[in-house]
Amino acid sequence: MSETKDRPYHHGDLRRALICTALDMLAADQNWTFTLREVARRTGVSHAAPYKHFQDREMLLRELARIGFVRLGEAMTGAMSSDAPSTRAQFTAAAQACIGFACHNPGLYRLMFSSDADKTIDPPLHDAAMATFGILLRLLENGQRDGSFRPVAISAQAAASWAQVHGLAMLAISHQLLEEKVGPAPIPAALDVLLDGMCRNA
Amino acid sequence: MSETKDRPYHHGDLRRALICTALDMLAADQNWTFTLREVARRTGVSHAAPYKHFQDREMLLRELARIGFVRLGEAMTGAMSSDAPSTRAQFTAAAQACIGFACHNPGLYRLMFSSDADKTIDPPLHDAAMATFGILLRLLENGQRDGSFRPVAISAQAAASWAQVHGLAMLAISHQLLEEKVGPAPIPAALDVLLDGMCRNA
DNA sequence: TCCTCCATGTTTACAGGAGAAACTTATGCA
DNA sequence: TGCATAAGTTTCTCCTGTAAACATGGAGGA
Repeated sequence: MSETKDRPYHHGDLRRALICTALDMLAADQNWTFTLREVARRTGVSHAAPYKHFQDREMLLRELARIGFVRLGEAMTGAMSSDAPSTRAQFTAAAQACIGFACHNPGLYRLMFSSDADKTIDPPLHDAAMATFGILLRLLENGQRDGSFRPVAISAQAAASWAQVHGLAMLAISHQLLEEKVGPAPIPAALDVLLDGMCRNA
Repeated sequence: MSETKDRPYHHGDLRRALICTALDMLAADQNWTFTLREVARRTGVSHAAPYKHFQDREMLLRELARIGFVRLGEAMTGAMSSDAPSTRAQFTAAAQACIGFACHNPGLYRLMFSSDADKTIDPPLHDAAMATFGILLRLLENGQRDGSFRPVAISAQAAASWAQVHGLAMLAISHQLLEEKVGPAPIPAALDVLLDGMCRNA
């Protein structure tokens, strides 16, 4: 136990450290069955320490989900900022960024949309989710303004594209987009089918 | 303990009884955090009895998911069989049946697509999921054959519509289709946007 | 008819986990 | 300087999953 000397009684930034450990474990086994005690153990603190920062296990999960939405938003914004030739191309880039994020962080993505990440009882989480949804909404508004998207009720296009992207992401990480069923490149193909219905020059 | 007299030592059909109890609990609190002990308790049997029928807790969950896929398939088939005027209308009916099923069985639906229902290690579950997917596929084939759907690669349309329907279902049961964001009737609206991209007479 | 096998139950046991309560440490501030 | 308090730790209780050993009773053969 030589490390007892190294570590001061107070961790300094335990909250952040716990989150990092939990994110690592989430990434490692792609689910959030990890126990709070294991998180504490790996972070090198007692099993009761986390309760000083998170009311219970679910509150930690919701914080992870919130971070997930923030990162997803960054990924989508980053993909869009690349100089795309058209709004349609920008849409495709954002959608693929979202699906890519899900594929690289399947556990986190699943958590974000699971019932363990209950947005109705966690305003910061709700806000983060809505902010990410806002990115999509603004994209559609741009598309309608510049005339590349059909002037349908924007809410219909929003629901359709959000569902499409989210559905593709979920199916992808569930390994249900098997080539035998949906062809070799289902994601761009599916997005094109949707965009044919949303864009003017179909 | 007067009931000790009533109940014979051997239950008779414990496997089915456990499944019913578990389905009830899943429906009641919309998640599958229930414990195997609680299921046994409510079924009126010792906490170790379930292990005679299910290797572990996850195997019971996968069986529930399998049943879910069967019932979902029945719901979709039932909705389609109603004399719809067109393949497009039939598609809408099946899609809404799927989303309706999800909304009426949110816990079960979530379980079906969760990582706890791992289809790669459970052939019966995998088969049930694929059979349900097959319903959609045959519908698209019909649509292309009768000329109402565009003659695009069927796998692209399959991926698009599967993702769309699944995405709408997931968002709906996550209460993320708020009127302020996606309008008053997002589901038919979103389906129409997709169908505009899939059908000939857009 | 009776006996034995075995699927299906039960009881007991154990290693963990969630979370509460009481206790300890060190730190910032009056 | 000294205390209030945030942030750790220890200890405790109740619960879970699951294994192992034991009990029961129904079906099939002597």
